[in-house]
Amino acid sequence: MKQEAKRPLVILTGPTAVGKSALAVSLAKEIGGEIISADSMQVYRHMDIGSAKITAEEMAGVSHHLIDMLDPTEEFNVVVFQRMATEAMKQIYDRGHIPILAGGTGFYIQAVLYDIDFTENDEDTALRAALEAEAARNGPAVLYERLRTIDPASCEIIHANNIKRVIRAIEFYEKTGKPISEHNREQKERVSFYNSAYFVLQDDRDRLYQKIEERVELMLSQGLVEEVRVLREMGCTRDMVSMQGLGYKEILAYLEGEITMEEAVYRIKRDTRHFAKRQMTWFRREKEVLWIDKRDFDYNSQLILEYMQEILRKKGIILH
RNA sequence: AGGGGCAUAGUUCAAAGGUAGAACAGUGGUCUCCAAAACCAUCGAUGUGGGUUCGAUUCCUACUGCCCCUG
Repeated sequence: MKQEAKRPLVILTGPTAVGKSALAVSLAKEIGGEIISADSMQVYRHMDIGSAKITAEEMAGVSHHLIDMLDPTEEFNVVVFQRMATEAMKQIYDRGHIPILAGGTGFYIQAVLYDIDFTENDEDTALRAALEAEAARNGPAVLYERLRTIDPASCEIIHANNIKRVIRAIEFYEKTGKPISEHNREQKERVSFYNSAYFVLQDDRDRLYQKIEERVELMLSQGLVEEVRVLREMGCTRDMVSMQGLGYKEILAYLEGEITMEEAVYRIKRDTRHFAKRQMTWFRREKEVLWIDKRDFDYNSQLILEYMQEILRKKGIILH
């Protein structure tokens, strides 16, 4: 079958704070894998505490990619991620190893797994800024009506208030002369050309929220405020992609005297819970995911590892 | 203990003698170039017992709980 021609790819994801990183390292050791971080914040240097970045010791000798690749002042988005991840995978295959995509950004995982085509048009920063200004001035409805004239199908899908996506749809049309709804329909047809196993780690909701709470407290005691203070002195501002990260935007608002520390902590915890919830919604929708509920394994990571390997064997991703 | 005040959704607050609103939380969802972002939808309440009234969550009353003052 063509199955043999497909390259192996292991995905390990799940909501934030569920315990992905440690499990990924254990799995990598078992199967001779290298880890590619699918995380929009850990790519940035100098952002260690707030991004819960894995430490050198925790890596335990396993190669990690896409960590500490950019300065916080640099742009990062799906397209950049896709390019960097694909490049890293090529190297990993050359070494005869198995890539393990580990991280919580479902959109990024999708971009790699299905090799979504973003390339036929480039982002147009000037146009985006102009449209954003227009929306701010005249309200979102004006942009929405404009979209209706060029791409009514997108109006069926995108809500008028979702300015970001309305702008993207208009931009796409302006750049390519084609409605984005059509492009997206084509991209949805895509079949992955990897022989993949898409693991989603899961846990009891209350327990997860509890761990988020604890993790935020830990970050604070580890010096999150100081980390953000340094970033601010380096010239990081809130409009940067890196500074939209959970923990960063709130502490920045605190340092600028906008909110109290108490409020900042409250928001970090709340928004992290919201984030975890959205992640789960995303994975539920993703097809062919293999759920791993920690409760079903009595929180025994050895059992989880054995289960994952059994699946990888069945899929022919590992031999033994 | 005496005097006063307050009891409305998980929380903070509205309103009203005739269908009890909101924000936040919670829950579900959308997502194909800002995705740790942006956006949508939805569940949910008048402390307990009497009385007045056609009708009380609202007025009266007792109880319970909380807060303040005095001692």
